[in-house]
Amino acid sequence: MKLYEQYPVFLTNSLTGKKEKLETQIPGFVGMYVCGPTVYNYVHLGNTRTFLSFDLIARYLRFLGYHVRYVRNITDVGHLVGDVDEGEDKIGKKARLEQLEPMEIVKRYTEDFHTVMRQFNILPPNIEPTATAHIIEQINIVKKLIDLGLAYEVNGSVYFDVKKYNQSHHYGILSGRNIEELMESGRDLDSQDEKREKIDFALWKKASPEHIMRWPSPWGEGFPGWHIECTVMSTKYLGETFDIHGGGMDLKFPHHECEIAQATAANGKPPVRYWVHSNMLTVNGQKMSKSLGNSFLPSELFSGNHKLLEKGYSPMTVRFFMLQSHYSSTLDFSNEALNAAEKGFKKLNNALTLIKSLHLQKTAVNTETEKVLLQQADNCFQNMSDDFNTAKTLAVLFEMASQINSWAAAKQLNVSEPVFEKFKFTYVAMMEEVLGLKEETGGNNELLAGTVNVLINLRKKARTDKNFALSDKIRDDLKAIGIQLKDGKDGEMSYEIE
RNA sequence: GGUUCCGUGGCCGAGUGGCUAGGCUGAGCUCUGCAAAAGCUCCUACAGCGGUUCGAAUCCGCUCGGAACCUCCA
Repeated sequence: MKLYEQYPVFLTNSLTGKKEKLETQIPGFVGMYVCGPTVYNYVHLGNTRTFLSFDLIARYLRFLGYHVRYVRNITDVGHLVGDVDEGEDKIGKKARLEQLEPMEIVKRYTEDFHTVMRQFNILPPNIEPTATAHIIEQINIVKKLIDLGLAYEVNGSVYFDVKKYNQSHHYGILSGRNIEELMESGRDLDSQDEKREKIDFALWKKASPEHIMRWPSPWGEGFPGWHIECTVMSTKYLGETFDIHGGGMDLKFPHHECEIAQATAANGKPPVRYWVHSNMLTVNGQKMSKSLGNSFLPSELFSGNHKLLEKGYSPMTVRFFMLQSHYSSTLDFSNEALNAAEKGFKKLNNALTLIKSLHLQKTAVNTETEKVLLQQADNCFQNMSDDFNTAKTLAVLFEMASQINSWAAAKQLNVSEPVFEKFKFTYVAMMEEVLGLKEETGGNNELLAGTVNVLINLRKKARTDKNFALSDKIRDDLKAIGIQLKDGKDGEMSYEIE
């Protein structure tokens, strides 16, 4: 029996608003697509949270035994800056500002993105396609939509006919809108021009003379519209209908709504079985975003070099911090919360280090304890399978950490070997493989360890001689440079680098 | 204005009808030469007002407060 059969996954489907059992199209296989970053700038912490959320989902599904194909794109064609403005594109704009080739911009920020992903221990997707590598496919689907009569060309640009699509389908199915309201609301656009209705969206845009990124097409030189790349790349690698489509909450409308419309129109069936949206990271209750000026970069967070930060925090501390809340809830950022997370993570991290090296003497087996431990191990899976509830899982891991500490203190094992092994396996696997919380050793190396051991031995001698002034000085001085000595019961000492 | 979501103890944050969330902080105890770490114990909340129910933080209604989306955004 596979783990995914033993612990079937339930996830909240944004399409229905309900928690549903994951029934994949092909048993044992999961196709998942997540909207990746637009690489026209450094990714900030808010962006990172989304990728972390889906990293977790991919990790857990794989852990359960699913064969996961995880596709996360890189948007290297700028989305349109305004709605129907001059056809300006973010990447092109930045490129002109900096006097660079667009692809130079793309490369720089793609590399930054990958670096950040690595720092947070976010695993790479199986396929990371770029929009610019799929121009032909995008043109083809636009052609197809025109042939189907659901798109129209005006002056070298092509738009999707939402009103027409809505006659046979529901545009707004995902975000709970109807097109009458959409057509009434919203601001009146200054250059309301070529589109038949303002809710129509661009599939292909004609490139203005100064527009740098451009490709030839049946409609002249231009570039793909905002939403079409995701439809093309997801269906190319995962099929016309695939299991999970993820992305940030802010992409639900219009981006994902448009994806559904395009794909459904082109292929005659809905593209996605389960839509999953991760919520925003907030600062003082407000969405972290570049335009609000309340965002910060991962590097600033690590170094503490930012006006909103009191100090720096390690990548795993930040990862832990984010895992303490559910992906579907907003998470508010604060120094206080980060400090709490730092301590909490340290506790779990210490237990992780400990359990890997525990040597315990067997004593009488306590069957009650065994029951509790097996229940804890089981709960980890139950919680994760319940819409990837990392917060609840962490709560169990804290209980498990207490158990580990107790064992270490007693040096005795009061459960049977198989129970211990299962417990240990679950704790280590949940921490490292599922939650991706890597052990942080704090710049440990052999030379340092040897040096500290010399000092530890000197201090042992001092303590035996009751020379507490000296032993305290050794401890205090080491503490001052960030090494905390801990005295064990039987005269042994350990240390921890802070 | 429209659509949707949220409001939990000092702080963060789980929780979808009855059972201790958990972390951080604070207090006490144990261990310790003193610390640190660890263990144990305590601080028992659910915006307000109504309603449904034997029973609601959890369901319904209203009020107040906050947020996201409706325009590029993870």
